[in-house]
Amino acid sequence: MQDVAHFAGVSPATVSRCINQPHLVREDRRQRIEAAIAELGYVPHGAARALASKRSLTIGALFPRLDSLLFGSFIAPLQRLLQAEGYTLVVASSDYDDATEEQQLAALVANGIDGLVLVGTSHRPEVFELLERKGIPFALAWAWDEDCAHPQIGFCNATAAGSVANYLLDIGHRRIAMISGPADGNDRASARIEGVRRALAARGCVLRPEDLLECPFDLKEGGKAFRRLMTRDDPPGAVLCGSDVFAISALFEARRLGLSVPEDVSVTGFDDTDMASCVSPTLTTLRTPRAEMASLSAEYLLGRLAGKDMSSRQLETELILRESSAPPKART
Amino acid sequence: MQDVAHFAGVSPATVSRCINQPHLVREDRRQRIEAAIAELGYVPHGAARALASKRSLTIGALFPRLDSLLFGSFIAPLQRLLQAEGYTLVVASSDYDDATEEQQLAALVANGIDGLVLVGTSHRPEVFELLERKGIPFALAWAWDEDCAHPQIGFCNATAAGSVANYLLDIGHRRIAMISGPADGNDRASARIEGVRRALAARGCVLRPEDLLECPFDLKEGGKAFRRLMTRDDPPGAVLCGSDVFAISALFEARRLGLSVPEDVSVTGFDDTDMASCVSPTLTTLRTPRAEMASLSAEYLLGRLAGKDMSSRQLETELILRESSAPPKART
DNA sequence: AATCATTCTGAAAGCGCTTTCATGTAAGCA
DNA sequence: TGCTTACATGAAAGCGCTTTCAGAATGATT
Repeated sequence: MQDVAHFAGVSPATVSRCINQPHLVREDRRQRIEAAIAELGYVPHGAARALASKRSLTIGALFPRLDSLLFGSFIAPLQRLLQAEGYTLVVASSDYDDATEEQQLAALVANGIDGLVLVGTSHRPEVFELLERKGIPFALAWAWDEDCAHPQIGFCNATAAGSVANYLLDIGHRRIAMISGPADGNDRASARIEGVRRALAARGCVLRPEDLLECPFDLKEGGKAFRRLMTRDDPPGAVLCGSDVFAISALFEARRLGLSVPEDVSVTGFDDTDMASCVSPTLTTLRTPRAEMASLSAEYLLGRLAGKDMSSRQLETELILRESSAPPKART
Repeated sequence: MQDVAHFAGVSPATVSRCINQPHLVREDRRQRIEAAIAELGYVPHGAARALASKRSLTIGALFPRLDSLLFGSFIAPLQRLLQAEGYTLVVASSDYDDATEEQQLAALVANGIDGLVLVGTSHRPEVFELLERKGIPFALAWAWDEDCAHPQIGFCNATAAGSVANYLLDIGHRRIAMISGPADGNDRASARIEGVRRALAARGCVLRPEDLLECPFDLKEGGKAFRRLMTRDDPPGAVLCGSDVFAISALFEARRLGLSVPEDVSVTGFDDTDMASCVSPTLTTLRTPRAEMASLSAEYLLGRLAGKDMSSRQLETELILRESSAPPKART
């Protein structure tokens, strides 16, 4: 910056202003400075800026995992939006582990994030304490829980999953099984299970314990779970999956088992990932508003950083009917 | 840090040493300081550290896209390895656009990365200039080009794609079509095409212009391309896909077209993503060593940052034979 | 032309840490 | 015991920038 200032014949202070608040710098000087920056290939030193200004222009996103199909449809638009406002997005993952999450958060805070997107409502109290102590605004995406006092940008997982269950009930299914992600410590997964359970109960059905399989978010595991469900003496007529990943692997496994979907068994997904409309049969699934969550999360954080009061946002989900679900076969 | 120092009854210098080079601090004090850090919930200020030490403990990864199936299998292990050494990984994406890449690189450099992973060999000269001027070590992953003077951690895309073509030729195919990603400005895609072309030529076959389709890396587009190939009067007997994404969408599209794979047409993928072994039929594909590239890239950068001389690494790929390929049907 | 309001600019302090450097203190040896 | 050597510590200088603050330049108004 010294170099640039010297080259342009101004003081470092003016160069700084030219970069951060160009309207405060007279037109002719601004041009000289910009030319100098281009000429010298000057790239500002982010750490020094952050130290001096107490803003890093960096937003963090702390996700359970980075390698899921959901990543792109949330992170990519989030990144795009933040970048347009001059912010950089830094992502980290907790691997569905509380201790890792806390540690990664510390790393993010140490790196000086100005704001943070977390997923879901269940986090260690230390997480919220640190964020509040440091005055870092944050939003909980993917979640909507009336009892949660923190800002949320999401949808009600219980209602959403319940709506899938209701649909299956509506078309005549009574025996519905569910493949869920590990519910322990995962508020989204457990809310979805709860939503299904309640929807079934409201119609006089139950989610039998042996019909609820929890397995890691993994194609292989999803396939195995589906196989376990369908190779029993008394297989369910519909399998409601807590994630498109499970549903897709179920479709493949069904093919291997010689089962037709939806004739022999209905399969539904959750999220409406790109794959859902591409597989054959196409997948009945519940669309979660990921791009919208990304844009509202960005809006929320940028608003907070601009000093505005911002509020939580509840979003709607949509049931997408496709080929993988149908009324049950008539009893033989 | 002042607080911590005061609380522990030592100087800030000692606290700093305790964090960065604990062996220089006497045992009893170290414990007092660590207790103080825990008690006060102190999180070091990364920007200040970076400014003072000229190291940010941050490594950047600049990828064409973040939402691909490949993301997890490279980025996740890379992140894990770097984190184990105290480094944070920052990812950015160029959207397959040179200008965006340059801009994202500037942002990464401004944010103070200590090292960088890029993908492929073809980048604007400004990219390399900036990195060299700033003395930032970098590695080009996914690439192996004898003519490229920059450090590479990858495999030969031409050879790899050629080996798929050779396999198809070996089992009797003569008419091989290819679905590739956009080759323009993408050295991996164009090398793969070239590899296939050469392999065919070596056996007296040609890749007909109308049999080479370039389309965006997208499930929908891949399906369309496959449909276009197969609904012609004279469809190919094998479709060699430049990415598992294309191959998977081809499998689905085949099903919609009423074609059986591999009986009516062989389909091969590229990368061996998780999906490849999960789809039905399972996918014959070329395994790219993503985890290994991640670990060698980390090793390379950490070595360079430790002042060591490091060299490029060429990795092997492996052809994975599965159900989606078979000898061509006898001519009717 | 003189005054005042307004717009711009530069000097300088300091953001929170690391890292020399000089000093002090303990251990090792004759 | 006196000397050297190794180790441990604190004071203080800065890392490259932003931002106050005071003052200079410009423009508007009488």
